[in-house]
Amino acid sequence: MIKNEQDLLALAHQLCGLTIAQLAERLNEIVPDNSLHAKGFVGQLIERALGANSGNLPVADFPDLGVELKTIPINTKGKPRESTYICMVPLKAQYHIVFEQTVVYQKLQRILWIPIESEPHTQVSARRIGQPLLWSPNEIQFQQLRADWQELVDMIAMGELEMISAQIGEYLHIRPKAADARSLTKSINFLGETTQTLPRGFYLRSVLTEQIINRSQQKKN
DNA sequence: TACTGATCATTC
DNA sequence: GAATGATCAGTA
Repeated sequence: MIKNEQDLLALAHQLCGLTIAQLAERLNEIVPDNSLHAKGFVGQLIERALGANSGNLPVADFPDLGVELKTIPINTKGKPRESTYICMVPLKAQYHIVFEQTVVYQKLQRILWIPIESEPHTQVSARRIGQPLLWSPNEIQFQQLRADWQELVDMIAMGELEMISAQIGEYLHIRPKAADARSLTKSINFLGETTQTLPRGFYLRSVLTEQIINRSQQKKN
């Protein structure tokens, strides 16, 4: 059982350098051959290895520590290959929402990043676990994240959800998060009426996650 | 080739 | 359906 951040980070360090095949073998898991059908597999494997057990509840992976676990695919140059999903976007417009009381804020407070070294379409089993990194947003990052969040939430509150594209937001943006483009969830339209729309998620852009990952590399020198 | 919209697996 | 874990892949 993990008691504090130091224990968690130490455990994560023990995974560093392992391939997914090696970690899966330790945990008696079968690695999917096809990466198309393996989305989420690596993240769930790392969760098991580190003892995260908050399931699919909208809370941090380690509730007692307030730490969120994120694997992030990085290429050979150390650049993130994908954006990072954070949580669902509340689509029932509420006025006077406070950033500090939101799920997205809670998840962004403290993140244990586990880089996964891989190129597009490399065998899942061959992907390698990198140096873990505990991160909290610095002042500049925090202000920008809050500004992005405020802009997006304001649009939703104004009933402008359908005008939100993934291009809005410097660090944090909104994209579809669903089984497919036909998925529907309740939302509030511009007249304040309840309607149905595509579920959306908050994602971190790689321009931010690259900063985060590279800062840790600088510390090592 | 990076980005944005779409999609895949699993659990409850 | 709604949340988690994400990556895929067409196009700008």
